Amino acid sequence: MDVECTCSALRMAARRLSQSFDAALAPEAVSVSQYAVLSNLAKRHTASPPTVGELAEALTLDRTTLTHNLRPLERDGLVSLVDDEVDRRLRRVALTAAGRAKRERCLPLWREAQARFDDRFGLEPSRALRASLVAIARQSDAPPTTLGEM
Amino acid sequence: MDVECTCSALRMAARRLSQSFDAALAPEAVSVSQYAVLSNLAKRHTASPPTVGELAEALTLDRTTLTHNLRPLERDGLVSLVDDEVDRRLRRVALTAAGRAKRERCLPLWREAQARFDDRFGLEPSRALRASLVAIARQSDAPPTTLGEM
DNA sequence: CGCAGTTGCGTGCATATACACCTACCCGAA
DNA sequence: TTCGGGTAGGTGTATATGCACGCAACTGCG
Repeated sequence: MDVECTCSALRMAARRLSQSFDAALAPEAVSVSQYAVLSNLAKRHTASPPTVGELAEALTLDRTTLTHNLRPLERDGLVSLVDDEVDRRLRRVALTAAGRAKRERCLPLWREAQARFDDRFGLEPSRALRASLVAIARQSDAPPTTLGEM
Repeated sequence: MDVECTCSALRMAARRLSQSFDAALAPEAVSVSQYAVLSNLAKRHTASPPTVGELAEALTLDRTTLTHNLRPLERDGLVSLVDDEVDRRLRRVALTAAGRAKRERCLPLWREAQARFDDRFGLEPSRALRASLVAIARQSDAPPTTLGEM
């Protein structure tokens, strides 16, 4: 049975690879979804942490999905939501010291999972695949506003 | 910010494309996940419908995930779980007449979503991407049983 | 200043996903 | 025939995902 639906194929591959990465990160009790949040925050070195909306956009996540996903991370003290002083609508997502340490401990585990995949799939094909996937993720599906032609 | 984690990139792309396909299938109130089940079942023309385990394997889904996912489909009368006469542990997942009809109505909606993606991504690159994704999905991540060496 | 429209977020709900664990059932060996 | 191991499934729980909706805060215009 061959899969002709690109979306279903994407979901299948994502499920399979997620299980592999989740298993790799299991010793630190962090999911690949949570690792993506910690990692994105850790890589930033800007003055103020990103707002919920900014972080969601960076992760190609629905804003409300991120809100939900932040719950366990906040409960475990890995991130902290701080109110913006100027615009009180904004909530900024800050990595705590524990969160930064957790990410450091996850890093070698992630590297191993990534290396295992690259070994099988090939380094160059892996790079190319990643580029394609990012292109798909970044592509705004909204019809070019349609109104832009006025 | 570039994404260096292949797994995260996969998940991001899956999320984005799923939203696009879900929107396309929305008129029939079917998610891309549900469409995959209906479609897989519809494409079979074997005497007896697949067992839960067989279907899960075909969809690269955890068996228990499929059990959960079948709930709404069964509730809506699109599939039906029938006990196997010979081996009473088995439950076979059968497409109902309503399920088959629903899938027929979804088909043009799916085709449109797929065509929209192929237009943007290119037909040949799309085919190649799908092949890569299926390869990732099919690849059993389990270390060759490790016990096989005894 | 005051209000209307916009913006940023959270909540409630439904589905999606998988692990740990349990039960029922089959099958082969004693 | 019985019993122990292996197999097929379901349940409970936790996270993941996003839509519809609502609220609070900002912003610009009169």
